[in-house]
Amino acid sequence: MPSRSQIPSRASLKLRCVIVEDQVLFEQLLRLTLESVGLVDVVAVAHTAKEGIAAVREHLPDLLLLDLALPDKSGLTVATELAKCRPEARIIIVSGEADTFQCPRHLRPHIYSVVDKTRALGVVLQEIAGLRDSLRSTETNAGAKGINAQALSPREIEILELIGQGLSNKEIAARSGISLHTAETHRKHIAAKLGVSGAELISHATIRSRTIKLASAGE
Amino acid sequence: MPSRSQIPSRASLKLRCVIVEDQVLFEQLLRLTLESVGLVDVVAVAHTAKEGIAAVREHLPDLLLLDLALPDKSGLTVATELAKCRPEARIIIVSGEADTFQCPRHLRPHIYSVVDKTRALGVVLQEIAGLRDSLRSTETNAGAKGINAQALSPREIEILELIGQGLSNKEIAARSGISLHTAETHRKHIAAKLGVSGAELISHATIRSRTIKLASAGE
DNA sequence: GGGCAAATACCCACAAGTGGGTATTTGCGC
DNA sequence: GCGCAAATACCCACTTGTGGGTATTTGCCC
Repeated sequence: MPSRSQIPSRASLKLRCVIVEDQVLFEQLLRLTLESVGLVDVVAVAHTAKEGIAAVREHLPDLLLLDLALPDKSGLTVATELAKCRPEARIIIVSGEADTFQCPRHLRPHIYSVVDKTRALGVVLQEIAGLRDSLRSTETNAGAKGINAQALSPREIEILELIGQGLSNKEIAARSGISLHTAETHRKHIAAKLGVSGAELISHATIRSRTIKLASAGE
Repeated sequence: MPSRSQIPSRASLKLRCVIVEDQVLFEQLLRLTLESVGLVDVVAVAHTAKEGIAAVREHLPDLLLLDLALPDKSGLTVATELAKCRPEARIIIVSGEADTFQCPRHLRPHIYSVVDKTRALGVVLQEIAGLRDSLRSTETNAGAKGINAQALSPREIEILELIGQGLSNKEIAARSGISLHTAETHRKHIAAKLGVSGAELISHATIRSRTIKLASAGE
């Protein structure tokens, strides 16, 4: 699917993200989950500071997810590089020793937040969502109101939740106290807004609801 | 659908699994991914050795995924406990310092494998799949041939892959050079074998194909 | 060479979702 | 109070998947 990369960074719903993390297993799990949930597009991963700097230079991501403890140099070198070549990007540090982390002054403005690995997934998801929203709002004032094609209404989110549980329109109608017709309409609207079609909608919803459930349970 | 929980441990396709890992974020990511892929049922998680021992005692899992570096005591204490109260269970150690790990002799028989966190996800999935198969084969000789209701044939795995890409039966038929009828039949068989129904099948397949793709790419 | 699972193909009736509409009511903001 | 988005509801024709079958061919194991 090369179509994804056509979308310019700002207009896209997803943040273009680079992950720098020496533990491959952790990196892959994080990547799978973040991409499944649809918050980010992981455009590159790196397992050393050196690779990380190269990746940042090449991809100029919106977001850098950064582990500090890397085998060659400190993760801060990667952060510094991103600050240099794409200063408007933001960094979320995901580290095993986040508690003792002292942020150098010159990086302060570029660091969006610091998350310890002992924190729950929900925290990470929230930070990323928060960052996305803040980037969106500062950059979208030109494009204005047309872009909200993607934002689901509260009711639609409820319905999406039920879809994710594998319920049919009929069951959703019963569960929500609405008519079958309304359930169908909601489903159509949601599919349209998310830019996916029917079958894919179910997968989206399933993954979303699973992840959200686990993530929000642990807060 | 409460039918899932009725299935007893041995006959089930999934290993009952306890995860002991102090980094909550890692634990949650691992859990999400393993459950999504359908290899295991995570029956409990623990973030300290103390919790881990309690969890093992209470749930007597088939599989223990264990990190060695825990904040209170070594993960080996949890391993020892499982060896005591469910000796036929197996342990996979998932650790940041697996390379320097020396396994005490008395635990040898209970440790199925040791995976470093710098290894790829694919390695972990393979180890678990391998363990599942070996447990299955030693325990299923009584039940004999009827049980293979769950094993997908090679062709069915191919089809499942396509389903995971969101293709309709018609598209699958075209892609695989078979008739629409055959595609439908395969889909029915797969759904039956996996014990899920239609809609859920798509989610299963999507998650599976995504994870497998990433996992097998990095080997 | 008999048995068996896998892969193929077909049939039918029914259920469900798709994609295209239209329409009403409610509530918020300017 | 006008405009607008959200939520509700309905219609229709069409496609797709579901669940129940049956049947043939191939190839492997004993």
